[in-house]
Formats: sequence, C-alpha cells, structure tokens
Amino acid sequence: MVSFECMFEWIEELNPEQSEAVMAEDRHLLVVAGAGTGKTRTLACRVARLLADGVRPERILLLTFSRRAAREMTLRAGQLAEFGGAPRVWGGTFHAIAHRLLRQHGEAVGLRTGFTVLDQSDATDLLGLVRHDLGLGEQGRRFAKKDTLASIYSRTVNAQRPLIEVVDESYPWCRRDVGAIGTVFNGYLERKRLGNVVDFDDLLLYWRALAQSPRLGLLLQTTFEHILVDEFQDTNALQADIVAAMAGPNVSVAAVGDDAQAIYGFRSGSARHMSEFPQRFPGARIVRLVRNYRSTPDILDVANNVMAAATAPGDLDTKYLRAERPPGVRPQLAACVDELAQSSFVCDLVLENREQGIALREQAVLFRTGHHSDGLELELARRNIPFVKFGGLRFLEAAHIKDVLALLRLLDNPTDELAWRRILALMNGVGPATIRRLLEELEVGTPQALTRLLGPECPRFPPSALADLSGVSAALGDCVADDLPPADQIERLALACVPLFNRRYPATAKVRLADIEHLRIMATDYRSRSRFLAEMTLDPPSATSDLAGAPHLDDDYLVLSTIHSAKGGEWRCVHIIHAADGNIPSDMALGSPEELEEERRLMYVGVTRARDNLAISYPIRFYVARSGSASNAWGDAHTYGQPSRFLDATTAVLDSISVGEVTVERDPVAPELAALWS
DNA sequence: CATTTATAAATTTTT
DNA sequence: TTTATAAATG
Repeated sequence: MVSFECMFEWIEELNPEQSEAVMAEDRHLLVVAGAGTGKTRTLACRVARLLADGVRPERILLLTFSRRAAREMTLRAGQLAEFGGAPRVWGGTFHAIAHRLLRQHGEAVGLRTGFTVLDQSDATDLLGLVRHDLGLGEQGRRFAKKDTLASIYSRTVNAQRPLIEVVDESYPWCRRDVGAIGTVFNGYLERKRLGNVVDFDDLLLYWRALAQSPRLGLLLQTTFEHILVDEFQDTNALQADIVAAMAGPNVSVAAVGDDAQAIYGFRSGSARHMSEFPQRFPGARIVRLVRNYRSTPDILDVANNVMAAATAPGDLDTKYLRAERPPGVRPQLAACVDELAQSSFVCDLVLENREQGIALREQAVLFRTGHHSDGLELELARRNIPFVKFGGLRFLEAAHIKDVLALLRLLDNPTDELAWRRILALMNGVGPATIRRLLEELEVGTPQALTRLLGPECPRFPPSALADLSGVSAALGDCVADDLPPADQIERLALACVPLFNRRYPATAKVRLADIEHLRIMATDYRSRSRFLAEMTLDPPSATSDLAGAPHLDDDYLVLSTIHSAKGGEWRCVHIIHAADGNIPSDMALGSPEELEEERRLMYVGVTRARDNLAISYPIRFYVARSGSASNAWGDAHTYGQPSRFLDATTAVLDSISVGEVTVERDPVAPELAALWS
C-alpha cells in the first residue's frame, strides 16, 4: 500500500487542470498538454486514481508510441498494481500490445500460430526480393528502390489511403510506376503469408481486424474498461481505428497529446486524429495543460519563438507555454568553425557542467539523424567520456547479429524464407543461383524444410559448401528440440558460426564473436526461444556505448539521442548539435510545407527537453560527403552552413557565440593542383 | 556457368 | 554501407 500513498502525495501536488484530468469521471477524456506540463505524471496519477477507485489493473490498457515512453509509463503506473503477484496493468507500445493479443487470438483473423515478426529491415529486404523477382529495377529503369517501396507501403497502409494518392503526394517521381508498385505489394503480401511472417504494419492491421471481428471484437471490447493513450498526436489512421474499435459501450478512453509535438508524419501520424477525438468519442471532456514546470523562462522563450512562425497552428493550440519557474540562464547559440570545433565545444561544456555537479546522465546531446553524432562520438571516446546512444543504427542491424538470429528464427519458424536465404548465403560458394535452387528443393514454405535439411533428403550443396553445411546442420540439430535455454542455443549456434565469420569477416571476426556473446548474455533472461525472438524485434536493445561488453547502466553516462527518440525525455542540460539549415530542417523535408512544419516541431521538441541549460550549435563548415567515398580526396567537399531557419526569430533570446579558431580556411595545395586538370 | 571482385551511386526520423 | 552492373576467376 506504500506506493498508493506515495501516489496520493503526487496527486495533492497537482495543479487544478492536472487534477481535473486525473479526477474526471466523464466517459472520455482528451488532455491537450504542452511540453513539460506534467503529462506523464498526470497520466500515471489517473491510473493510480482508477486503481484506488477499485478498477482491476488487468482491465486497464495503457498505450504508448515509443518504447521509451512505454517503459517509463509501465514503470510509474505498473508498480502500483504489483501486490503479491497480482495481475498488472496492460502497458506497452501499440505494436507490443498487438503482438500479445495476436499470439493469443491471432487464429481468429487467419494468422497461423508460430508466426514470426519481421523488423523493418527484414520487411524491406523481402520487398527487395519481390522487386528483384519481378525483374523491376533492371538496367536503366529507375524503379523505386526497396527502401522507397517500404516507405510507400508503410505510408499507404498506415494512412489507409489509396496508393495512387500517396504516390502522387509524397513520391511524385514514382507516379509512372504505380501499377508495378501495386504488383510488388501483392507479391509481398503473398510472400509473407507463405512464410507465416508479419511485419510491423500487419500487427496493427490484424489487431484492428480482431477488434472489428464479430466473434472476438466483443471479447476485446469487454476485456478493458479503461484505455489510456499517450502521445495521441502521433496516432495514424490505423491506430485511431484500433482505439475506436476497442472502445465498446462500457469502455472509457483517455488520450493525451500535444499537436505542437507531432513529429511522426512519415509514419502517417497526424494531429488530425487528435482534433477529431471529440467527434469520434462524443461527450469527451477536454482539459488543457499549458503551465510548464520543466524549463526556465529563458528556454521557453526560445521554444515559443520557434513556434511563433508556425504556419499551421492546430485548433487545439498548446504551443505557447507559460513558464512557472524563476528566470535562469540564457541559452547559447554557438557558431562553430567546423564539426571538430563543435565536438570539442560540446565536450568542454559537458565536462564543465559535470564540474558544477550536473551528472552526465542529467545531460543530453540531441540531433536530427543518427550519424550526426559520429564526430562527437569519436571526441567523447578520445576524452573517455562515457555515453549511450539512443536511436540511429541498432545493435541488431549488424550483419553478424542478424546471421545468428536467422539461425534461431529458422528453428522457430522453418518457413521463414529470409532466414533461410541469410544462412545459405553465408556458406562458401553459395550465391543467388544456388540459393534459388536450394530453396525450391528444400520446399521452403513447408514446415518440413528444416527436417529435410537435417535428414537424408538434404539437397545437393556445392562441394565448397559441404564443410559449412555440416557445421551448421549439426548446430541446428542440437537446438531443434528447443529443450535448451535460448542462451545455450545461441552459444551452440555461435560455435558453428566461427568458421563462417572467419571467412566472411576476416578482419573483424573477433569483435563480431564478442557481440554474439553479448547477444547470448541478453538471452539469459528468457526461457522461451520465440519470446526472445519477438522481444528482440519489438523491443530491441538501444545501441550500445561501445562494441565490447554490456553497458554498465549503474555508471554515469552522457545521453546521445535523435530528437525523435528523445521525445518524452527531459534533462537539466540539453545540447542540440548540427542545428544548421539543411540538417534541421533536413534537406529531405523541403518538398512540402507540411514536411517543413514537422521539422519545425522537431526543433521545438528538442528545445523543450531542456530544464536548466540549453546550448544549440552548428558547424559553419561541414563535409557533405561521408567518409568511405573517395569524392573528398581531391579538395574539400564541404559546404558553408547557416543556422537553422527556425532560429531566425530567436536571436534576441539567445547568446550568440563563436567557437573555434579560424585556421587555414582550406587546403591551399590540392585545389591548386586540381585546377591543373579540371 | 556461377560466384567473387570491382566500380559507381545513393543514403531521415521509429515501431 | 548497400546495390546494380561489368569484368575476372574458379
């Protein structure tokens, strides 16, 4: 009961609007809450209030969009309900809850048991296979590439709009090929069904189908009494449909959101669904939270000025935040000579802050895209400043991790074509043509494919692959019964991977095997192989600070994060780097006014993460070409950066400083030489 | 004949 | 770092 009392102490500290949101007895509730207005706390308190009123925890569903938010909410609200192993509040991302429900009831909507969830890169690869098999993208024909196909697909499905409209609006250069794109999508659907796999979008689609089905819909509508949804401004049409379909006659829906923080347009999220909430859920009480308790007025001045020029203020306007805190320190805008200067500026500031008693984990560095932190990561490593990076490339994206997971997936679902392909391609002397033949002869698509590989009916492999084959088969044979714990299975499979990795990744095999050991350690908490696989797909570990060993979560570390991943978080000090025009807003997003506005909101989200200190920086000169391409070998391929256009209106409330010495502007020799032959 | 190697081109944000 | 095509190799 202790936690209940402590929760009631919180409730006493709520302001009148927050407590209205917590106590409201209306059937439906929409909380329009600006950044830093105590949204999460209000939601958690509402859950506490419901529990105190006698609602059973397992009758409460708490939906979030990001995994970070899910973790935080279930931590805060979930603790309340844990009395001696009593059932807990259902909490998680839309996708995680969908998965949980479909494992239970999936057969009712035509899903076979034992289905595998494809992550984004798997889904993209499968689209690429279909694309290739249809002979698209061959010579000269500039057909949409697999990544483009994946985003078109996801947009179409999540927005529930006709393909032609989506292509016209967002991918006009593919207009000519809509017919063929449709054909690819059909092939993709067929391929998924054949392999008994579902992608992220399918999880939502099948959940909706379940909730709308005559037989199970009623069951689901009576499973939960209260549905609470966080970050409602990021809902897409599919998710809005799901919430509506789950809301039976005796269900209350409480949604919380902020249209000024809608940043998931690329996933078809739209604040429109929030403004339509009152129509869709009639009788909803609307509560607005605008008092900001998080940031100093100095920081809010920046935030408010960023949004002042917003062209499309929503009708549920929360963008002007009222400061409740006393004045603090003026935020800084640092024009850095180059990226190196920016990196050392940030490191200096971080260390200085730590000297003043602000722990590293109270500080965050935020940026638009994953690779924007590359330079900084090098400098942090050089100065031995520990950090953890959220967003960007993940541990699981590494080829060798996918290789081992493919072996596990094969054991879990022997009809998974992608897993088969990945494993076969790892063997010596096996290429696309052999893979095609083997897939046919193994009859991948039937559950017997694995027994066929391990048994006497095993098809003929090229002689060069026989050694690899016997190693892999032996390992698969040892694990096929699934009587070993997942961690032991990984250890056994990793053994078979040693020779494969040594050949495929000669220079890095050692490091990669250490990563597999990391994977094994992560698996030790799981008792079920399929649970582990699903968890790795739906809630993969965030990228680690270093390639070796597990991150020491007890230690102090600096947080590096994309702005998208940072939403919902707050830190005493926030450093926004690469805030140059072209980065925020991204050059990619200049196509339409809507996209540009989303970038503005992104800047707003970044700024409003800060409590006490905010430093925005950008390099005046930065390289366009990424390392690895040879294009900058002759002369610098750099460009001169202007600060983000969203900061234009903030100059009066920012301290502008210059960082870095103006050294030699450019290499005097190379351009001179280049002039000789250009 | 099939596979490996070489070369050029293109690269947002998350579940 | 991936991806399509061309050349080189087994």
